[in-house]
Order: sequence, then C-alpha cells, then structure tokens
Amino acid sequence: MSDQLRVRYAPSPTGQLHIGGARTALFNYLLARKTGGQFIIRFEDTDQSRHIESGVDNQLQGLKWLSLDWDESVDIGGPFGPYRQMERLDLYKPYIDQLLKSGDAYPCYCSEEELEQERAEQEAKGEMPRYSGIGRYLTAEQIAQYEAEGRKPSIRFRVPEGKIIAFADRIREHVEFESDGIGDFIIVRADGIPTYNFAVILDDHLMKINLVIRGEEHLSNTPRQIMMYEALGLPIPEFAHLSIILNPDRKKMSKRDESIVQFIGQYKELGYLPEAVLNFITLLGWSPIGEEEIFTKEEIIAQFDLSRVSKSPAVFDMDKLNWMNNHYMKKTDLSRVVELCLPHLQKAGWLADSLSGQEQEWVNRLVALNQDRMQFAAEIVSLSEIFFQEEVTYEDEEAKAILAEAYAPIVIRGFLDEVQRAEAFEAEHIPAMLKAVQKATGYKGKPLFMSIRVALTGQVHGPDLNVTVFLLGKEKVAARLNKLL
RNA sequence: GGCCCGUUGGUCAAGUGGUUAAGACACCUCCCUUUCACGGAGGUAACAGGGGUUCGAGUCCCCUACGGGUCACCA
Repeated sequence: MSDQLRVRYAPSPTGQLHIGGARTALFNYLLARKTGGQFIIRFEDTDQSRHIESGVDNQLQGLKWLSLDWDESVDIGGPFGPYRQMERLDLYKPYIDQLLKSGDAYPCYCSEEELEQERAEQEAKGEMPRYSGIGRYLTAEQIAQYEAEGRKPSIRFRVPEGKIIAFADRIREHVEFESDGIGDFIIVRADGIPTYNFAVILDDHLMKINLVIRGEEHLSNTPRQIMMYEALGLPIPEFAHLSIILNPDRKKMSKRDESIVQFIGQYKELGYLPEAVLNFITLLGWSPIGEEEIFTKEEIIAQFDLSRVSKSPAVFDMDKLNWMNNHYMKKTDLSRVVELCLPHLQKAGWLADSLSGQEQEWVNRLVALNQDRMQFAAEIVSLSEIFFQEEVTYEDEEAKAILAEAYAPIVIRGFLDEVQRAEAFEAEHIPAMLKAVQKATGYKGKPLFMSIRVALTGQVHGPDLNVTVFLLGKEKVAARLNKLL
C-alpha cells in the first residue's frame, strides 16, 4: 500500500451543506493538498427515509463555491467508485457473509416495537438503554419459528466481552473504550441495507482511506468500527476527530437555530465572499503559527497541520466573520462587489433588471461609496435605502436633535440656494458648494455637514457626503431641503 | 444514568514546567477627518474550583463543577 494520504468527506445527503460539514470537508481537503494526497467525497445515503436527492448537489455546489475540488466523487468518478453507498450494496455482501459465518454477527428477529419496549423498561428501571443480546442465544427452532412468521431479521454485530479498544487519535491522542459498554449493534437492517457504522468501514477500506478526519460526534462510533475491522481482519485507518462547532449559546447548532447563519448556501445568497468564509472557517479549530490570520487558500494549504487543530469546541462568532468578510470586501475589485450587490438592489425593486450605461455608472458609484462599510453584499439594500425612499424619515433621536439646532435651518437654506444656483452637479463640484455655504452662513464643521447630512438622509451616520449629494441628484436634494423649510 | 471528549479575557485563540500569559473580533479612549466612515495608536479584560507532584504549574496527576458527544434498523 502506498503511503500517499487518502482522506474523504462522507456526508449524508439529507440537506444543505452546513458550516460544520464544510469545515470537516475543508480540513480533509487542506491536508490532502498539503501532502499531495487524495481527497474523496462519498455519499452515505443508506437512510432512504431521510434521503434528499438535491442534497448531493447541494453539498458539491457548496464545496465548489468555497473553491474546494476533489479527486474522486460521484460527479467525476474515480477508481474506487461508485461513490454513493446505495450503489455499493453488492460490495458489502461478502463481508456480511464473512461475519455471519465467523459468528461475529447474527440475525436478530426483534421487532422495532419489542426493542422500543425493552428500551422503555430499561429506562423506567433507571438503567441505560442497551440491547440485551437476546438474539445471540436463539435456537434453530426459534429461528425457524420466526422465519415461518415471516419476520425479516436485521443483523447485529456480536460485541466481544471484556475488551478494551484503544486508539491513537491524531487530535485527541490516546482514547480508549470498554467493549462492555457497547451493546450488540445492527449492521444490516431488516431490509438488507447496511447501516452507517458498517458501511463506512467497508467503504473506507475499499477506497483505501488511511486517515479518517471527521466530527467529534463520531468519536464514540470509533470503537465499534475498530471491532468490526478486527473481526474482518482488515487494516485500521488512523483517526482524527474534530471538535464540534457551537452556537453563541454554547450549544450544538441545531437546524432550527436562528441566531446564526449555518448553511453555506445562505452565505452565498447574502453575498459573502467565498474566500472570506473559507478563511474564517479554517480558523475555527485551527490556528496558524504567526499572528497573521488573513490567508489565501494557498497560504493555508502550505501551513495547515493537524497538530495545530484544537481539541476544544469553538463558538461560531458571526461578528468576526462579518469583520473578516468586510476586510475582504474592501480589497476586492469594485466590479466584483457591484456584481454581488446588483441582484439585491433589483430584488428590493429599486433597479430594473437591465440597466442603461448611465444607470450602471450610477450603481457603480453607489457601491463604491459603500464598499468600505459593507459587511456582505446584501447590506447594500439597507445601506443605500436613503437613495431610493421617496420620503426621508426623521426618527433618529440624534438626527432630530440636529434639526432642532438653531443653525440647521440657516445651513439648509444656504445649501438650497447653492443647489438651485448650481449649473454643474458632479461629485467634484459639491465641496465648493459647501465651502460657499460656509462663507455665506458662517457655519463649518459639524453644524454645516450634519445639518445637510441629516436633512438629506435622516441619519447622523452615513457615507461620504459629497458623493451622497451627487448620487442623490440635484432634484432630490432640492426637494428634500425644501421640505424642511 | 453509563461511557467518551473538552474547559486560557464576552468570542476565536497562542502557550507543550520558569513569559510582564501573545495576537485577532467586539467594546472603550485618543489621533486623522470642515461631517460620516475608512485608517492609525492605545486601553479594559482570562488560565473553572480544590487537592497533589515539583525549587517552580495555564502547562504533569487526582477529585469536583460545568459544557458537549454518544448509548437508533440516523449519519
């Protein structure tokens, strides 16, 4: 066997690509690319009741958006395919037979109702729910009896007694479990489809995966998998278990949790930059050596290492993601930012689906005006509201206070005079007009700028005033000023 | 409840027996700015608690607390 690294991301296609899944995929990818190994994406779709076909595409699209690529998967094939478990059913059969023959697995005829009842009784007695192993001791007569009743058995793995299963996790170091704490578990359902725990080890083996990087929720599955590898006489891959990502309440993120945007597709929708999201997710659990934390993907690949992956769970901090995305926004070409913003402005009903050259130029300047303050593209809507609303609302307390000042009407009057007198109304003409108002009224600085800013926008915070005035246009400016006099 | 994993500022985190315990986000202050932002410079703020081991412990060991994972014919 070659010592080339083969890692995989193995999601179940039950929905959208989640932040946690994206990070798992990313860490696998980074290590593969760093070491010149292979990155495989395989789909664990054996739970047909939860299967959503669009899930496959969604996962792949999400990863693609993040700029990941892979060496083998459902879309591009590969030497160890197929890459979805439901298409691999035949491959599992010999291993099931082997286990049955060796006695490491046995049929279990208990119905779900019976099992549930058993669990309920155990819980009532304050015991932990655990399969009793009744199927281990079935006689040939009993089996014949069940078969005659038409009961279809599931197949359980016979967990060895009194064993300690230890392994060296690449992130957690030494981990061990006692086999006695683990009940015989199902490896093949009554309908003949293997369960996850069984199918993974076979796939990982057959696909020559030599390092399994996955979420912490799989840590306690690991001893089960190791026992099966041993029963089958197969080599055991290395493991690395990543801590989970928590929501701001320090709880595991749930799909219903709204305190956080948790699907990659949503970030795309909102107009985040993929390189920012990638950069941010990388820092969730991994830390670079120096103090720098803004990295291109290539820089991350060069630096990435499992030894610097944290054991403790990380809280997903939207504030920092927003800061980071803004950081990237500021450095991105205006044309790209415009492209991201445009759909949002159109969706808000403020712009037509196709724009004239002049309109396009205006939008370019609008976006440029807000580029530095935008956390993500969808924010262009709230940021540029002042340009599209018919009526300015003066509800902000600080804004009202400015308008209540004695200088406000004087400055507004003065500026209105300038505007009406103006022949040219380009951005570069505005400073001179303000200077003229200053001369005429004697007000400068805050009284001057704030009076006009508030009069035109109703806000005390906002983008550059000169450009704002220009983009608003002579008519709107005059109308808004007039209205306050 | 059993088993397993974890616990450094509000958040991400560096730190692998001897440091004034980095850095980033957020927050606050100041500077720049005729306004607003951007930008720059500072500041507040942490080793969960208790026992050991050691000349010396955030770093090693034990206990407690707290958080999380898992105990499915889900993955």
